[in-house]
Amino acid sequence: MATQQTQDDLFRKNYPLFEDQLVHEIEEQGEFRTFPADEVLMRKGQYIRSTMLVLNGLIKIYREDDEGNEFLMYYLKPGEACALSLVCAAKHEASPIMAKTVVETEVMMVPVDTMSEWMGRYKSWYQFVIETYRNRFDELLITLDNVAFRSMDERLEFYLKRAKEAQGTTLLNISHHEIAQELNTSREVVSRLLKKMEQKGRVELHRNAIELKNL
Amino acid sequence: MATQQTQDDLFRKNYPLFEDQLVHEIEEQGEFRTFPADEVLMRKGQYIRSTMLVLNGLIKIYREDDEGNEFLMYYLKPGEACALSLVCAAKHEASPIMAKTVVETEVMMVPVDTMSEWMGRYKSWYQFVIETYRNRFDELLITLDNVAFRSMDERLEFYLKRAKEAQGTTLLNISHHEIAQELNTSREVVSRLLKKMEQKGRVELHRNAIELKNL
DNA sequence: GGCGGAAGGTGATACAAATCACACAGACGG
DNA sequence: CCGTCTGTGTGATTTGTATCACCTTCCGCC
Repeated sequence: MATQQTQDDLFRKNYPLFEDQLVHEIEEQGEFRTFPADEVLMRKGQYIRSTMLVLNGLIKIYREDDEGNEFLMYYLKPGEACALSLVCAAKHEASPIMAKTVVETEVMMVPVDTMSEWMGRYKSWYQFVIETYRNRFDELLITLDNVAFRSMDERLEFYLKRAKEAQGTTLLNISHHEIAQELNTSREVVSRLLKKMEQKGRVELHRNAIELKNL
Repeated sequence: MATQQTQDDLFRKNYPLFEDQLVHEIEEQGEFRTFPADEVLMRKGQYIRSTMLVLNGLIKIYREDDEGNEFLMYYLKPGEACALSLVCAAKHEASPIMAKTVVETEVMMVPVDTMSEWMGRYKSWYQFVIETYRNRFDELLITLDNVAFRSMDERLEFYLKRAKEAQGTTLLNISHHEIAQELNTSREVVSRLLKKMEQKGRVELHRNAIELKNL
């Protein structure tokens, strides 16, 4: 758990556009929390009473259907918030998504009611909300493109690139099984496609790890 | 072209929450336009300088990729606006979508700069913008679900239901070819699936028309 | 050090959908 | 009334992916 001082630093570093007064309010009203890696923060069907502002770490946002299928929509990085929690919170609807930490992650939880009040009071807050919608919308469109237009090998490649970019490393510690789930396909298909990529020299495969070469 | 009076009525009917002052400004600054059916309003790659508020008629929003594939994302009905034009306009990015009228459609074109100014001045305007993002986000998620999790027969059925709901009729004047494009599949597949649905008594097929029965 | 479980490899088969090929029917203009 | 064009129906074939079956390897743990 960060001290009061480093917490404040973290906040200002990741949300530099927020007014001082707003930062104070967030720190006052919000709840600072740390989650370990691979923790599910929110399940499909849950009701949302607060939104998370990411301070540190990395979160994956999944879409789930009723039969337990899932796939990765996008990552949430420090300085970002989940547009969906803004959507659902305001509509008092159940969450249509699942969120899971990739690594240990620090977030600030902000209650919904407080947030909507800030919309009127802080210009920087509503600009942030609008910006969040925009960025998530863009990301969602890209995800949609991939699912709609691309074949599995292209989608896998995009998946790896995005993972590399989000995690900031070319060594991904992830199993074929998990990739398969996040692309909504089967483990065998992922294994075979990765094998082909390895033969082309684009990746190197290890147990529980994939090293990206020419991507 | 509507007279000044009916234009104002149209506006207030479809956007009842806007303040009087805002309505006046929109009518002053905006450009009222009428488009015939099947007109392309915006192409992928174009830069956007204004947003459309739909007053009357119906618009389809498509996603296109570089190879000319396309698919239907959602409909825009009177009282709605395209979230994407809000996104792109603000970012000065090229449009990632294509918009086409379904029937004769009346819209109010509002310049981007004016819009962002209203964000600060009119509470009802920014609530409208936020609401627009929310609704489009929700719709996009549903579309994504269909593409990701459902098979073509389920997707076709959903497509027909949505068309019925948007157009307010059970008699759809549309060719198999067009449906195929909007689902990003081939005409033959659509024809075969429709034939099966007809055998089950769920639709009745005519030339250039599909009559929905038990949907 | 052997055992069990998770991760990964690989062939065989099944199936939905895409593609190719062609026939036919209704609309419409000359 | 004929030719052409667009829309539709349908068989045959191919392709990408999913599924099933089974095996090997690696790792931690009792």
